[in-house]
Amino acid sequence: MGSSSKTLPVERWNRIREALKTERVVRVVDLCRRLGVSSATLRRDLEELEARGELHRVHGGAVAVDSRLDEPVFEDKAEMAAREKHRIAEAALRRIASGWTVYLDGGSTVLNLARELRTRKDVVVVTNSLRAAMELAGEGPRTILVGGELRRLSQTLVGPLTRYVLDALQFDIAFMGTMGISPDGTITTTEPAEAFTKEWVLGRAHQVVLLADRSKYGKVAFARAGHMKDVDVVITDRGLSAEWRRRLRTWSVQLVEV
Amino acid sequence: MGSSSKTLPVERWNRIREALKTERVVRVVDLCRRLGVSSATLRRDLEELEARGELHRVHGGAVAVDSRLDEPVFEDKAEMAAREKHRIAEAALRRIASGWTVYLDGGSTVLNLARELRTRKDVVVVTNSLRAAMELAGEGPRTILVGGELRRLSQTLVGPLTRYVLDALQFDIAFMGTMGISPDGTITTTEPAEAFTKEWVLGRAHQVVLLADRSKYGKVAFARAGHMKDVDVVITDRGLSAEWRRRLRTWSVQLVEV
DNA sequence: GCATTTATGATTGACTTCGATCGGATGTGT
DNA sequence: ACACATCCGATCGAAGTCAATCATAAATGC
Repeated sequence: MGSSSKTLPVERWNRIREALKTERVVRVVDLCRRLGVSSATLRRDLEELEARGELHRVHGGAVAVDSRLDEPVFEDKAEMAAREKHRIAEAALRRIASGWTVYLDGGSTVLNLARELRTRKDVVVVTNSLRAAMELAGEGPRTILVGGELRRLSQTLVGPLTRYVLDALQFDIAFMGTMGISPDGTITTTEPAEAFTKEWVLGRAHQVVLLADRSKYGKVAFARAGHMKDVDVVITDRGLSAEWRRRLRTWSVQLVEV
Repeated sequence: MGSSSKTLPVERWNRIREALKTERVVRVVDLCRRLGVSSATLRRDLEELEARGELHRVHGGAVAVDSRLDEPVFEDKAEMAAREKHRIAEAALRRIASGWTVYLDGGSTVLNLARELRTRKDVVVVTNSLRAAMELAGEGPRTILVGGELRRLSQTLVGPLTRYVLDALQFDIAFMGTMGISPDGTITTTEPAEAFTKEWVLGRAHQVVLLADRSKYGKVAFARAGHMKDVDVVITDRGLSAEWRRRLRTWSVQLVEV
């Protein structure tokens, strides 16, 4: 009625297309309020647009047809965290001198470092991570996998055999990941067997570097994997609180922010 | 009906995909908290995604399906006599008793056996083959990877560290592959380091089973990996000459034709 | 003007999703 | 080999969502 408030269907469709383009996923209830129409109308619209192949309907809403994982929005979000990890990995890479023996722990942050290391043929890599080994399986530096029992969830090698092998090795530098760093400096992870392996590595490396993005500070997981006093360097993305900086100083840990 | 706090299944699925993509492995309990849903819901999601072939469920979580399990040279070889190798693997599987410790050598023939072993949870598998380990990484029996240096071409672990680990282990049965069996009974392979590892395993297994299709008889590769006198059983596809049967008898090797 | 067409909103019963619970299966540690 | 902890899958009730039907209102055609 009147002149201004009434909108044509085609106009509404364009607004739906727009929302779908930027948000990739839309909810019926949401769009109802935003467009000021009833759910029935909106459903009819979505039905129409689906028939034209412009979107795909799902329970509770609709998704863009080309919402493959590699599409912009998701890539942005995933890439955002990935870029942090990438920068941390790059900083880690710069700390490795030629000819060194490098230990790589399991964990997604360290996995990025493994990928970076493919260009460094001048070092020797030792790891208990099957995923890291797979990264380096195609090309890269000499790679040694420690032995041990395969832990399915983490895809790492742990257990007594791992310790037995680690006892025969030592490292110039070890890069470790963690699930959490508690305020008292305890490094924790979810898997006891893995925690034990981590702690054992700490004692066999000349220099220990912990790779931990912001989200790890204050988090506490189940099993103790060592203490920050055994760590020499922490590489973190920016934005660490003054409180945590103070704590790191207390534990004589060098902080590297990227 | 709240406002926008409710999330669509698709959104959650995408977050799961995202986590799986960056972390390769996810835990049910972890994802529950991160996504703010019950374990039941998450299980349903994982079930759904597994049905679509987007991931693989394991006890306690899920792992990404590894699409790049295909190495050019290797896969070609595997494809050549695929059916023969499959039949050989099946025959090999039947020789494994419950509770045994099984060693799997590198090589495409043995890799088929690893695949078959995914259904056998009643044994322990030890291997120096990264590919075999990857085969068993998703589900299967307890798996132990020996340590050692990663040899890129064959994707196996070899070298002094491997021998060091093998010294601490012994096996009820060992399944070995080979590049060739010479008329005088020498088992050969192309890579000395690998040959050395093979020969070392022969001495640590109660029973040695050689998996060798027809094409291996009479072939001679560079490095000696042992002698047929150390082998207890050979599993081969049909069509072995009388001459070779006679030789196998000489070396006291039991011949199994499939 | 009156009937027809089109767009929209409300109602209702069926369906889907979700979370809690429980018995049973699966690993884990001693 | 045993006991213990954890994890799994099935079931059920509650809540949200869907699709179909009917009613209303504006636009169109005669």
